[in-house]
Amino acid sequence: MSTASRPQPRSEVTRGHLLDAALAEFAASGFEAASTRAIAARAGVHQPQINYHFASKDELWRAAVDHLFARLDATLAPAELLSGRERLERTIRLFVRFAADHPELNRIMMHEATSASERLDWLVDHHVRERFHTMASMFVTTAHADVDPLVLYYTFVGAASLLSANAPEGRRLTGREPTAATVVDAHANLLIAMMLTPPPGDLP
Amino acid sequence: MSTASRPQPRSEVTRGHLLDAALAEFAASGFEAASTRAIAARAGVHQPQINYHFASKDELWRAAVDHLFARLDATLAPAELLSGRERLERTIRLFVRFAADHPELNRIMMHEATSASERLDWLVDHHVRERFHTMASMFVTTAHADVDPLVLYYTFVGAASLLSANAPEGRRLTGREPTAATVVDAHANLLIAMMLTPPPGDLP
DNA sequence: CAGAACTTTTATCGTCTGATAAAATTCTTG
DNA sequence: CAAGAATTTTATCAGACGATAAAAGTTCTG
Repeated sequence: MSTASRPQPRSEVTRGHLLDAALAEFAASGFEAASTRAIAARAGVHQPQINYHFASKDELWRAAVDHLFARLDATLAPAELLSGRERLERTIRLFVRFAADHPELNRIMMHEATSASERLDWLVDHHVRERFHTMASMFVTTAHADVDPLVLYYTFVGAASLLSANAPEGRRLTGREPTAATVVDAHANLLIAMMLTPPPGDLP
Repeated sequence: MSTASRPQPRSEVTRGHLLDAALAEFAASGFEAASTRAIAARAGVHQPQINYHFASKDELWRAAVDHLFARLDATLAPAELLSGRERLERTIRLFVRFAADHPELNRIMMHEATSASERLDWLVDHHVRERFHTMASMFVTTAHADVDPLVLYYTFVGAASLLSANAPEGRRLTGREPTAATVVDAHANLLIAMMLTPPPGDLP
């Protein structure tokens, strides 16, 4: 009687298009200002498709963010095989490159982190807290034993993120391309020098 | 016949309330997502007052941003009497303190800098370009002669801004207050050490 | 204190938003 | 190839948006 029929392949296709489009729109405009119609148009599908494939705009946002953080984790994985200064240097280089290749990540983080919300709580609990402890302990044990981990983490993430997250500003400002390979390499080199050089004098 | 009558004092009062409320809302939500009704409610006035005192939501935004950058300029002015490392150190300390006291500035910059727009063009032309050249030349002449100014500028601004701009995230993450005086001082000290220490080896 | 100028308040406009229901289509499978 | 499930399309809802017009209220000035 009941013929089975599981989810069809085309479902995964439009789901994927919607995730990519959602990342682009949420990164450019922020959650509230990004409209489901603009996301659907960018994905090349009709607007109600969003509510067919995702329960709500919020769930689309979470799925898109999960998707992007999964890529970040995959990118950083090779560095976890190393230790000490080697690991830190490799992590910085991979992170800076990822930020340039996927500016959506830090743009979405910045849009959300400017005011308290359920989305921010979800972000911190699911994708930030563990990363914070890992990164902070790397800095503390490698070169900055006496610096507040909270300060270290945001100083590094800010220093590593803004160039690519604010790339449209940098383009308008200089006419150059902030995500160009030569710029990214210079950026990573500067960050490595900064984060691996201990402060001149220790506390008295 | 025509009795004169200039703008009344109460006009300046509500204008000021609207500017403060606009900064808070634009910083928390971004331009599009911040509603004129929310701004008016925060200012304690009715929504059409916005269009009485400002030609449009855009003009309110520009007036609020001008207001805030004027405060930044006034804050940084004392450092301009100095030169060399002293000037750089003083500028960093004043900038970090200002960012903590007025997180709206870097939040608004981050909301706008993530996608090209007329507002971003206006921001760069009116408030960023000159600052970029001043700051970059300070870094280049003081400790980083061989580093790309574009990289230097965004690395510093990012390192100096994110801790306060993303304070809601930092609070959720650590339960601490990222704008506390002790944290701000530690942050400024770290930035000064980083920006005033030349990279270990020069280019071959 | 009267009248004109300034400011605030109320009511309302057309447009866009996220979401839903139902019809139409496409795909899968027996 | 026919039946049924999965997906897409069309049409539409109630609510929020920025802005405007007109009425009401307030302040200043002669």
